[in-house]
Amino acid sequence: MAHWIFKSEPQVYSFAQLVEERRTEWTGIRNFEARNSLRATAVGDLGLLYHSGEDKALVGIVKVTRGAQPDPTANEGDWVSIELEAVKALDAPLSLARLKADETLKELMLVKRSRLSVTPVTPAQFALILKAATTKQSRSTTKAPLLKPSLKKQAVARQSKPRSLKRKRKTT
DNA sequence: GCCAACGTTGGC
DNA sequence: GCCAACGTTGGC
Repeated sequence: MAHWIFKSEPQVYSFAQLVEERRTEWTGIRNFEARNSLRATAVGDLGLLYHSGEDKALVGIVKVTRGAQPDPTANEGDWVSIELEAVKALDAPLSLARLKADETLKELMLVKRSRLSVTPVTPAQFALILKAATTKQSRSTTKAPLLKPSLKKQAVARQSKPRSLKRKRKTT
């Protein structure tokens, strides 16, 4: 099984939103390398959602529930989208700082190429991330909500808007 | 607010 | 086809 990290600004599309919707069409990827990764995904692959910007942390586990098909939001060009499903939030978000502090995880393509919106993850890295996000140390802060209340509000307020993921990703 | 990275565009 | 200019993104 292959593993992936999908990147999104939480203000645009958050893990909380994915949990609400349960599944979503991951559209708007307009970068060849990221697109090739989308093509390489397979149904059942597990991945992670990373919140860029304010959060800068891995926040949840996702699953690929449908492979690449032509991106319905692309007017022209050879672009694809996949379907993602929320699996579960990480007990504790894994911050970029913590990723960078780890000898193995600092090698993540997410860290090295922060602008790439879809990046592969090795099995070892994936296992390490899950472990780091569920250690007892992490659990001590488990009571804290995964997302700030303000973020949740934003997510709800955003629902009336069209999925701006596309807008946001137009150039990525 | 600034800078680095990097993709895209346009002139040649 | 090259490359300078420019725009976008993400992190600090």
